[in-house]
This record gives sequence, structure tokens and C-alpha cells, in this order.
Amino acid sequence: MSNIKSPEKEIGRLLKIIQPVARLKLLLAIGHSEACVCHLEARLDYRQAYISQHLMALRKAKLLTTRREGRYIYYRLTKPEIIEIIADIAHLMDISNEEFAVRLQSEPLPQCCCPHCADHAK
Amino acid sequence: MSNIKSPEKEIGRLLKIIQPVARLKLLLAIGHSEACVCHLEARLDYRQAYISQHLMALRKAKLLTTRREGRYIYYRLTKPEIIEIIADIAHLMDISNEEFAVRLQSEPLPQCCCPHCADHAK
DNA sequence: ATTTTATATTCGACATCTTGAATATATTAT
DNA sequence: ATAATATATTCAAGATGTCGAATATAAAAT
Repeated sequence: MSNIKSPEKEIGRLLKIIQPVARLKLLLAIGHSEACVCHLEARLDYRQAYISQHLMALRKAKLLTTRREGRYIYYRLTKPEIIEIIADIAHLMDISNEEFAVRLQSEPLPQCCCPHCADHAK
Repeated sequence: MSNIKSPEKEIGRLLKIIQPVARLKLLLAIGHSEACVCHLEARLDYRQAYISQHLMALRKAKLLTTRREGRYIYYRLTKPEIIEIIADIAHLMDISNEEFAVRLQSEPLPQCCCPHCADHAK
């Protein structure tokens, strides 16, 4: 019943999926590169299970794709344009570009164990 | 406690406010012009009280402003750029420009009683 | 003054979502 | 095989939000 999906319904679905603060942080932290769970853990200071849950929700909504490399699983945005959209919203809310940019930068983290971060550490 | 509002928190707040289908429809139906409740009622086929409720929520979030003219109250977007952002999201979801544009057009409606619509009726 | 028309508000039920806690799976190293 | 590490899943509690029904307010017309 009512499978007629209106544009508004689709848009609403997306907004609902990305709305929780933790998910916005995850999306921005992944940004235009890729990140493993432990990296996001180090970056955002959330518990691992918590991060995984949200990543799963975003993945189910086709917003994220995964790539396994050994025991690490790297997450990447399916549609990186979403970052620009979130940036536009931030702009609409008078959040400065600088303040927003901080959320995006994806430098290697000493606390993170993944090869990506290890490479840069040496 | 925790009044430190992170960008993500602010963005999340906005997304939550506009996410319900009815609110998205209202925002688009108002679009770049202004509209009274009865106009939105005629346009969207929702009950009056239902529309009012959502308009109040959007207004409380400073997304709408009102102007009274006689017994009619006209609603207008505080930040019209929000339409473009919603359009971008629609685009991201592969909703065609045409399909989206339909939601925006604000022609006078015969079922609507307001002066705006009456003017054009003659 | 009373009625009519346009819009707002209150209240509650129901559904849904987020989050925490505990635990499971899967890959690599020993 | 077993241990260790990285990630995923399940379950439930609590919070929150949407929507319907009924009703209230406010301006204009009579």
C-alpha cells in the first residue's frame, strides 16, 4: 500500500537517516577519503559498538560502501556530494567555513591502529 | 549542561525539523513566494489544524515568518536558500528536476479563498 | 452583538529512534 | 588450535516525535 514514493518521502527518508549528531559526525569524518572503524573511534571518541551501529544504518541506506583490507574495513561515502550539501546547511545556519572545515580534515591519528595512520606515523 | 552547540548538533536540529513529509511539502509549496494556510490546505489536501501544527513547528525553528493581512496570515520562508538545498538533496536522490519543480510551482488555486488566488481568478 | 471564517492550541496515543549493554563474528597472529 | 584484534549484531529501555481529535482564538461581516 502506498508504494508511490513522493519526492518528499524520499528526501525525508534521507534527512532522517543522516540527522542524528553521531551520523553527521561520521559522515564528515569520513569526508572525501575513507576511514576504518578504529579511526573513527579515535577521531570521534565514541565507543566502537556505537559507531558500528550508526555505520550500519548509513550503509543500509546506501550512503556508505565498505572495502575490506585484512582485518580492517574501510568506509567510504557512496555519494560524496552529500558533504557539500551538509556544508550548505551549515552555511545556512551561520556556521563559519572554518568551524565546518575542522570536521572534515582527515589527518592520520596516532591513536588509530590502521595501516593508513601507521604509514604516516613513521 | 552541554550548551556547547557543535555544528553537527545545529545541523541535526534543522534536519529534524524539516524532515517530516508534511513539512517538506509545506516548505516547497510556500517556495519563494508566500502562502496562507487556506492556500496550503487547498494545495496539499491536509486538514487545516494539521497544517497549522506543522507551520508552528517551522516557525518556532525560525524557518518561517508571518504577515497578517485582514483575516489571512501569510507565511514566507525566512531563508529561501533552503529550497535550493532541498533541491540538491532531491538531485542527489535521482529525483528529476521536472518532478521536483512541480512541487514548487505556486499558481493560484480556485479552491483557495485568499485574495491572492481571487485576484487571479477573475 | 453575534455569526462566520481563518487560524492556532492542547492533549494524548501510538509509533519510532536512539542509545547502552552485552555478546557474537571474522580475520590475523601465535 | 587458541588468543587477540577489529567489527557487527541483538535486545530492550527510555525518550521523542508525529498525528488525530477536539477545541480555542481572532478578525471580519452581518
